[in-house]
Amino acid sequence: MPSTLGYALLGLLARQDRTGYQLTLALRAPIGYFWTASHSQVYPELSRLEADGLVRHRVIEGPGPRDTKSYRITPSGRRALSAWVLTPAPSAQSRDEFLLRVYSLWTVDPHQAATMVAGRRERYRAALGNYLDLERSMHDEFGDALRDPGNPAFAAYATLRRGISFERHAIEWCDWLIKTLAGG
Amino acid sequence: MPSTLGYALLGLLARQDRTGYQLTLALRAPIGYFWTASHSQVYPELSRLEADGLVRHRVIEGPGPRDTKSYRITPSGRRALSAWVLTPAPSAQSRDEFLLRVYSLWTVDPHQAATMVAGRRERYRAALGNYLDLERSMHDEFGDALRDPGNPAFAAYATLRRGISFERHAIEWCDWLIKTLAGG
DNA sequence: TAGCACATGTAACTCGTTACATGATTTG
DNA sequence: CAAATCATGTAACGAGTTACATGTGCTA
Repeated sequence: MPSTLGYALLGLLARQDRTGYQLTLALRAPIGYFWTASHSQVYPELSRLEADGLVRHRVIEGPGPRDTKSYRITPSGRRALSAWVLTPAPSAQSRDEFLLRVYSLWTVDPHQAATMVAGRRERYRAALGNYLDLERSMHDEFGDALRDPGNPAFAAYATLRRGISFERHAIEWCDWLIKTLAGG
Repeated sequence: MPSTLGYALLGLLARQDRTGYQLTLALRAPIGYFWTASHSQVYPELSRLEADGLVRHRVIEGPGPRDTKSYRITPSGRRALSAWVLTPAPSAQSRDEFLLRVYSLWTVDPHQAATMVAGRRERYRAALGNYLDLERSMHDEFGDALRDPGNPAFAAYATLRRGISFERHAIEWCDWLIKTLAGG
């Protein structure tokens, strides 16, 4: 049974073949919006998936010190992925260092607190802008396919919509907090 | 320099003295809504905080195999907490196993997918109900103090409002997703 | 009387990050 | 010519979870 990271990799390989390096890049964006991993985790996990018969690779001779390996999901891997998708996810124990700071915000000067929150708001705003750009390009590229439940683009679009909603309402909440800190 | 968990504990002790056990309970709720830890982490971390002079304890003789220790934050601990609050939080790398499943939702039957999403929606709805109850009781208990930036209840209320918004919009998104999966 | 709440601690293990290591090709 | 990108791997470390361990008092 693969780890969560294993299923993340299978989810990428179900769309197209990729090298470990390409998987690592995908784990920054778009997967990185809801699951992260560094390359040092990816290579051992690919070995484990291959040992379990869920992926296999073919070697492409490369110029560097090691060969490039292109990974492909097997029918068995595809079945394991679909079965996992329908299992209930453990309740996401959120770990938000920013909210932890907010919990102790009463211990600092309200004006400095407002400045700190405004900094965070800007981060949310930048992420939202990024997501909205992505949404526009997805609409242009895929059109009606975004409403087809069997299309990979639909699933990616669904996660994107969740991200857009998240950032938008985080910004609204920051605005409320800044206003309240200012006494009104 | 304390770990993030250390600051979570300081944030609780800045409000009132607590034992390791009481801190563990608080790390389920309300801190657990944005930061979790088990008791096996709490006790070593308290030792570290004490070694750094940020908390100290007094022993209350108890009936069990070990004494009960009541921890109090020191002036130095309080300063460390306030300084940390104003430092920028690292961008919350969200880890949401549910969204990871959604990314591969195109590989399964849309009807089964909708059932899975509906199950998740119910979880969000239950959490929202819980938060709304909490909001009502905070309004009853604290009233206008919830608008006073220097009051600990204000900071707790701010995090609660973020939680309420999060669950509410997660539900809205589930409704959109279920509708889209049904072809509508 | 069995189980739960109270109360604290250690040990083993897993997961994840950062740093170490190597080396060709492309770009500024 | 220096830095970034491509490309793969290991090692050391830290953070976090689960299991082990102990023992009292209360309640169903």
